Amino acid sequence: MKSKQSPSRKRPCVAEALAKEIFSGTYQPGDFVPREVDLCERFALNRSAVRSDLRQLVDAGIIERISGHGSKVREYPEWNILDAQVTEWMTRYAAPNPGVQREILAFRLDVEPYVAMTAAKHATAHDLVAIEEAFNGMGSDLDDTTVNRDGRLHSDYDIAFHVAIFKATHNIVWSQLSHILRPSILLLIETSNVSASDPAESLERHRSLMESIRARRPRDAFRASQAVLAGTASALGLEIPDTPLGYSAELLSET
Amino acid sequence: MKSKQSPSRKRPCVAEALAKEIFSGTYQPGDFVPREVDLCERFALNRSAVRSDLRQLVDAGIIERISGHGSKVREYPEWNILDAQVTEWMTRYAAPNPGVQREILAFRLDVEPYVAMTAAKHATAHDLVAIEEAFNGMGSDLDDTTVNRDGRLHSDYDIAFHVAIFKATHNIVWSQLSHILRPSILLLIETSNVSASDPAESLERHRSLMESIRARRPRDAFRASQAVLAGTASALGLEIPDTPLGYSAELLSET
DNA sequence: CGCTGGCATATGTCGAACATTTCGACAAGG
DNA sequence: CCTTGTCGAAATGTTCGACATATGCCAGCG
Repeated sequence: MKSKQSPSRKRPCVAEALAKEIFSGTYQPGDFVPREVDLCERFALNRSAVRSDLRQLVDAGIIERISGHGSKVREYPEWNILDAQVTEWMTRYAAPNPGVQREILAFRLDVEPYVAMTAAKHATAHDLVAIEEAFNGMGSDLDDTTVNRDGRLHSDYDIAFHVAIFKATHNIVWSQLSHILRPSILLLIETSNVSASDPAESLERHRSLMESIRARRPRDAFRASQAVLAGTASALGLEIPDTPLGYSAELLSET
Repeated sequence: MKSKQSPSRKRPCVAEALAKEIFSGTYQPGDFVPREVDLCERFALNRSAVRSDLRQLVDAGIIERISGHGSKVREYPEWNILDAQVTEWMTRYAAPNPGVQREILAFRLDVEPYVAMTAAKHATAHDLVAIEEAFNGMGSDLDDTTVNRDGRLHSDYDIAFHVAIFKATHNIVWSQLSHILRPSILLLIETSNVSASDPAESLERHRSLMESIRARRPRDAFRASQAVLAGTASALGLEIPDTPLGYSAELLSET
């Protein structure tokens, strides 16, 4: 017999549990999380395991360990939101503050048309397959239940669609950036109950984007991506303080 | 008396030492790094400390730990190059393969004009101070020795200049992205022995960019940033396979 | 021939002890 | 009264040794 009371579960992840509490506001920037010994007691783990998990939070820039004093939650701007694990937690446990989400959204509105453009230039047959599969998933989901059964399936396909386009750029930076955009994509989808706007219309915009990439027409892809973003954003009555459509619109019109 | 033979040095960082060997090619993707026990012996550390440091490499996506088998170096595309620590190592120990550096450079050429544009819209007085201080550092360095004494000082100011512009966007994503561009900036500066082109001319381009941001003229900042990048790139006879100047040039001309 | 069981190896976890750093309290001294 | 030095409590950092678990290999057996 082990000393652990529950031999079934693999191991409780202290990092995840703590991250959940931090993200939900139980511990805020400046606060100190419980001592290592207390965490050991809470999760029935050894200090080694606890410290190992805590290390992950340190690497993510979420907490700062002060020798002999404790572990302090760092300020939001210091969090490494470009870390895939951090954005994973973001998708699960809401954003720490809405401001971050809005900034990520603004970033998307700025760059995604470019990404679509680059994808149209570099996409291979393999990339197109991935894009098309995601698109078909979105379509079938809509066909099945007119809307979507639980929101999960459709959002998964939607995310896969956008991520596939990022990967089609064949640029490692863009590809990895797709991870951090997942919380934003998910937020948009969940907030704007897709049925709010016309689902078929949204699907048609996505199709147009896909076809532009397939036909290798960068400028069409650029505009199609703008349309997709604008459609989604307006569907939930969302407005970005400034640069509503990124710099692109301005550039296109002024010149 | 301690059990350690060298009480002077703080502690050897296994993660850093291993990263150096991995980045320099001693261990390549697919290879297995030495066992934990061997690493303990090599660095005269305990397994706990070694494992703690190894955890950092895992979080960075550089190695993958297979229980009961060993720690394997992951493929380059799986490395989390958006991690600040990874790019820090990149700047110190050259890139694992030139392809990654070129992709990062391509990314810069694509987005930096945008960043400059956004900075011109959102920069505060505080941001302008940071930009100006970096610029003055570049200038004084050139004035002092006509070129630069060791390349370190000038490159530091150059990096600070670009980073300050990223931060001036007041967008957390752009701000954090500035970290990953540091290796690229450093590479450009070091490769293109600044004296190769006209230093004064390069400085003038930077000044133009700074002034455009100060005057809050986004479109001028956009073009000034393009000029800076083009100047640096052409100075070292560097050519990017496609999209030499990003999508921007194409957009500006066609429309 | 294929499956299965055990064995070796290396990582994963555990527990206790000691070292080091930090902060705060308290007393001596200016 | 304020400053300063020292001590001690508290928490993190490090070390050691042992056991648990997962993986791969190979021999033995049906």
